[in-house]
Amino acid sequence: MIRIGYACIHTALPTASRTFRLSGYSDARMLEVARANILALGEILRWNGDNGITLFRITSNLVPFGSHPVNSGSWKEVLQDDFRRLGAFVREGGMRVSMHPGQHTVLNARDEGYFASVLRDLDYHSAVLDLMGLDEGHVVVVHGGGGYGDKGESSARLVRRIRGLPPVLRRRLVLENDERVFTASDILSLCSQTGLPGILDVFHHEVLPSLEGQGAREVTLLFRNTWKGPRQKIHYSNQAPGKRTGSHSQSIDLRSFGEFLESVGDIELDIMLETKDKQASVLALRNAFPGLR
DNA sequence: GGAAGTCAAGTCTCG
DNA sequence: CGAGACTTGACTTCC
Repeated sequence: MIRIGYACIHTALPTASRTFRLSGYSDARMLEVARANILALGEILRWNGDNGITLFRITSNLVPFGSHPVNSGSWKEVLQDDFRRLGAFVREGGMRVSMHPGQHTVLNARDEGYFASVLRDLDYHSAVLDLMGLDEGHVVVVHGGGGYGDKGESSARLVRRIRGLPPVLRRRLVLENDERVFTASDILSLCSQTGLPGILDVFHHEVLPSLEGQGAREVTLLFRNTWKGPRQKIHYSNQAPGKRTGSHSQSIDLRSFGEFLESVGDIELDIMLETKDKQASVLALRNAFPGLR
């Protein structure tokens, strides 16, 4: 069975990414916006449930400045009941959610001081899912980080950093190949060195190929081996025609997705779609390929 | 109300 | 060498 889902935003519902400028920060405002975002997220998840969609990525903007030093962290206490209710809804609906820290979460950052901020960011993302009472199948997805002109050294530093993480930050962590530095092959190696599961991003893998001679099915199966417990998860998107390489398209191309499905359709997979039109692509694909959940 | 400029953080590529 | 891309636009100012 293959499940598909979408990331962060429902294009027809209020956003769960409300924020404000750092210059206007107060704890009260942070709590107010976070509460509104949680409500909006609940509405999105409800809509998902009503429409049979059980896979979703939660925006990193849920709690404004959630990992910034200016934030007291009071949201973990004050909003714990809101998070718990949200998590109960996810569990009862058989849903799977994830988070994906942004470009600033560079696990192999050279600067130790900066790495401290990376740890805060991991703590924030993990805490959201922890407060929701969700198990480690609800993952936090990160890229390998920078290459710094020496991928061997950068990889070694990444492995050291991951091994040194407190278990509470490592338990949900999964690694994903990117389109510039860490190939699918690199990620497989990093996974075997760290024990973390790996997410194959099919589009990134097309932009920055590796494992030559192996087709989509073989590569997907290689990544499958990294998933010891939770269901395997991958990312799928298409190039936006006419835009620069790596830009996500408006919607999923039925033809290319169909070909991909042709090769992996019998594998147990959760596929996160990354498109501009969000939930619309999920509905369109489920319509075009009735076997999809 | 709408357009334009700005927003916590890093790294890399393209024009 | 600055803009754009990335998990994602959203907020603020100005007219």
